[in-house]
Amino acid sequence: MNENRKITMKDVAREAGVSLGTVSKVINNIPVQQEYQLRVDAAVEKLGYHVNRYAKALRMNKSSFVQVILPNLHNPFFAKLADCICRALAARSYEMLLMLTESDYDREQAYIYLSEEQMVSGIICLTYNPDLVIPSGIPAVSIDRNLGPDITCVSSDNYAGGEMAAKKLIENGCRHLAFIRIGSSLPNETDKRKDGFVRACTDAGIPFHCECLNDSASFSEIESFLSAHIQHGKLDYDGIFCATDLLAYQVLAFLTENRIRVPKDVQIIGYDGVRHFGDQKLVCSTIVQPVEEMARVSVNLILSDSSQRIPYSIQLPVQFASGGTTLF
Amino acid sequence: MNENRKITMKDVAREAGVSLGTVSKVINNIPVQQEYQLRVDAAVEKLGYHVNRYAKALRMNKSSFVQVILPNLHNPFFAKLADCICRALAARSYEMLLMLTESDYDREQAYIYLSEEQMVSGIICLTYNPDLVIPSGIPAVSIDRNLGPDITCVSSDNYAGGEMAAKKLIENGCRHLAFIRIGSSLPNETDKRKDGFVRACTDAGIPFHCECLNDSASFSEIESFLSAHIQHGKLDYDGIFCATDLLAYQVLAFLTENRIRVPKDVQIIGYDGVRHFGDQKLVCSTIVQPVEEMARVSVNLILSDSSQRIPYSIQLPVQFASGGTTLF
DNA sequence: TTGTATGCGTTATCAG
DNA sequence: CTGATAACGCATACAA
Repeated sequence: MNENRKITMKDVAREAGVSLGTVSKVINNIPVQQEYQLRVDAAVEKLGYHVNRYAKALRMNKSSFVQVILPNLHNPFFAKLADCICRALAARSYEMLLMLTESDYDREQAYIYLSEEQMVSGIICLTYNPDLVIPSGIPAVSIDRNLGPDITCVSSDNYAGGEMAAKKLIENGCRHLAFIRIGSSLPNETDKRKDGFVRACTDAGIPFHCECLNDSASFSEIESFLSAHIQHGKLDYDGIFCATDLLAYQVLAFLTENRIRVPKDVQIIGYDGVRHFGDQKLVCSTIVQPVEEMARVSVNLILSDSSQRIPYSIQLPVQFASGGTTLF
Repeated sequence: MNENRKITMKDVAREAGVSLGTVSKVINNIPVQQEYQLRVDAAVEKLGYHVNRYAKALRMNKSSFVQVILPNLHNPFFAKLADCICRALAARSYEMLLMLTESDYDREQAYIYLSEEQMVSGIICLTYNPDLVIPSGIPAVSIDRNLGPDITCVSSDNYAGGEMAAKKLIENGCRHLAFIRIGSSLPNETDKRKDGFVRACTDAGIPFHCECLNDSASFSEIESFLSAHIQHGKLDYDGIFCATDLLAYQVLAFLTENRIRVPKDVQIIGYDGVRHFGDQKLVCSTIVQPVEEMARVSVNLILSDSSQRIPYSIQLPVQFASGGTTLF
């Protein structure tokens, strides 16, 4: 047990009666004579030595930290993403430097710039700033947003998810569909949820309406929209696809308040796969994002030492799961 | 914009025509001649210089990282805690190094040891390992668990919360109370939730039962307990205090399945203050932990440079909030 | 193979 | 008040 002083390689070298270089080799698993190996190991054990990662980072110009930039952690989707990324990193002996932006453009950019002085080994970010610039030289992955040709974008298969939702609703008997969304007005991978939905509706010849509001809108505007379509206690739509589970949750609450029965009168499908308390029941019927795999893939991309040509965009398969707001 | 090479203080010094020391002073806001100040600032701007935090950490033997150790992020209480801690740190220009343990004793200890080589400025942890040893010399705060006299324990006022829950149920007309808990068998600040509950019941002369299971137990054991107390479609208790919102959520789901109406037949109060999607409606009536303040207090303690005597234990006030599982 | 010496980018100590 | 220089702990090129 070292209590006061800082144990360095020098101390270990002295204790083991070998040179600094030899200790370094042993620490880094570079072959040395068995004899020395043992002596150094013993000294390390005895003194309780451990490497100073900052000295190492300084020397190597590279650290074991990966910067993860997310809007927040109270949104359960982001929380789960952070959770999975952290585990995936830990499995490879990397640590997560987590930064929260609340989607503020300036903060997003500031944190990215910070990454340079942090000498992080990579960046995984989920941002909204359209003009975000990422320093070249640092491996980066963006979740759900295309940041340009240098940055691989990892996302769920939003298009297929949208299609899947529409098909499921139609298959469940719905004949008047609606798509609802509140989100960034900037182009985004998640826009494809709508595209897939529209495609499936069109293909099936089912009438539909899309209600897309941008970020600044509050849910009360959705309420107005829904209210305007409630006549004689009945909603004009019998199937709603919401761009997120949060939205689905809010729509569900509003409709229930207005005595419209879900899933009897109207079926609702969300997107994300959020569960109560992270691991309990689904909040609603939903298109489940493969969060764990998205995290693993992102981490692998960041940490793949080879500068081999990495794909521009990776879309992971989604799945429908019934969570009580659809008949099946 | 620097693209390829690494800009160091030396570069800035050369550009500004001053010495290294002067640049360092300017960077660290140590007064220098106006003239030099300006020249250095200009050079910094021009070259896009930023400090290398590892070199700084190495030299200062201290970094701007704070290690945060939590079981996971899918539990919304932990997620919110991490969220608040991260913001509180960011407000003081510190970064969060987040590590997840899933309550594994060994991993908890391993991460704590890691903190030494990380030269972190502090540790905020929520752990379960009864034998956890924290290196002296690193400011540390433990959430909800007493780790010994050196480590300040920050928690909500669990005792008052327990009392509050019992009083509220009684005030709402309940006459047969139950306390339910699944948790660590090791002594823990959260045990006081029961103590306060018991005290309030005793004081009021209201009969009560405590069902306390330890970690290894699954919810099905609680189901068995509840089932055993359902007779002719009625539950023996008309008020239940659950040690966590998660438990309250599970109990609520089970009772609802068994056609016992909440809050009409039985009222339920949880503990934590978890909201759907982090910021929507409460999951249940609950004793709300002041998570934001707990985070802020923890961060302040960690970062208070003075080694002044810090209190052994800090308990922050809680509040009752109705979330639909109580009459009022 | 192993040991020695140098430099990574800072801050801090001294002379000037 | 400023400039040169020595550490901080490590990895590595080079010498032995």
